[in-house]
Amino acid sequence: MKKLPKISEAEWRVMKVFWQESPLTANKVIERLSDQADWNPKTIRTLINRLVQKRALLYDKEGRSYLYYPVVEESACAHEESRSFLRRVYGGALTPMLAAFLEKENLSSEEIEELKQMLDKRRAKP
Amino acid sequence: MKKLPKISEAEWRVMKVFWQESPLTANKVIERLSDQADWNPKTIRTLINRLVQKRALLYDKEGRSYLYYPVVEESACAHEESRSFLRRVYGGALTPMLAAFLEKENLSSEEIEELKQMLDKRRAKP
DNA sequence: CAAATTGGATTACGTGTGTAATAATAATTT
DNA sequence: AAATTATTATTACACACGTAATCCAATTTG
Repeated sequence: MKKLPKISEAEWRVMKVFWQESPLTANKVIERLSDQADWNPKTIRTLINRLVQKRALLYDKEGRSYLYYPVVEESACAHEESRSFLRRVYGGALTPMLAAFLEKENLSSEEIEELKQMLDKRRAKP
Repeated sequence: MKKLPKISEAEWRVMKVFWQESPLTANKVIERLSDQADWNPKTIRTLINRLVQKRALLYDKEGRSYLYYPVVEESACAHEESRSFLRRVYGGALTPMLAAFLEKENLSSEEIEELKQMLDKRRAKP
């Protein structure tokens, strides 16, 4: 599998836009982010450029401007981040994290049910 | 509750030593880390100093050297990191993370059982 | 066509991080 | 007491990140 670039916090917000919809021009991204983040358009362009350098995005020339699109999958990046986070904080295992979460958070009964059902389905697999 | 300092990846490894055992001299920490990490002792001292500056550690003078101990709780730091991670990557919710994890990881049946039991216990609570 | 605008490229700048090296000071040894 | 050693304190340095500003070339406008 492809080696994934390391995506920073601010860059994640930009990537999420592309994962929702792509390709997009820089201006479109700026537009999509205008209500979510209080960023100067220049800042967003910088982030896009860095993501291109990291090879998280590619672009095609479309007239005078570029159309950018992601070249890494969100699920793969998310999973990588999960593993890195779990290793750093919980020694790599999921169980202690869930334990801590159940301890500290007030998860709704619905959420608990949903989690349980996911586990049930999974257990049925090979 | 106290405001938690932001602890970097390398600093986490140092804090974990203190959370296992404290107080410790710098030399003891270096010793404890000597097999885990391939760090120059100077590096570890730098990390300890930064953690003191961030007020994650405090020290008492013990003769010629210092005895350091943590002043933030591991569970609190871990939970803070969890929330930050989930927000960045999974929009803040635990469920999508577990879903992704079940999809990508091959969790053992034991682990699945453990997770289910934790959820069951939790559901019985309030 | 000249001027203004727009989009991309380059540069900026303070702070954090990984990874130490060097300097200063206190303690121990000769 | 002087030299050596052990600890802490200060400084270093490159690269990542957040957050832009400036420069440059192409396009649109007056």
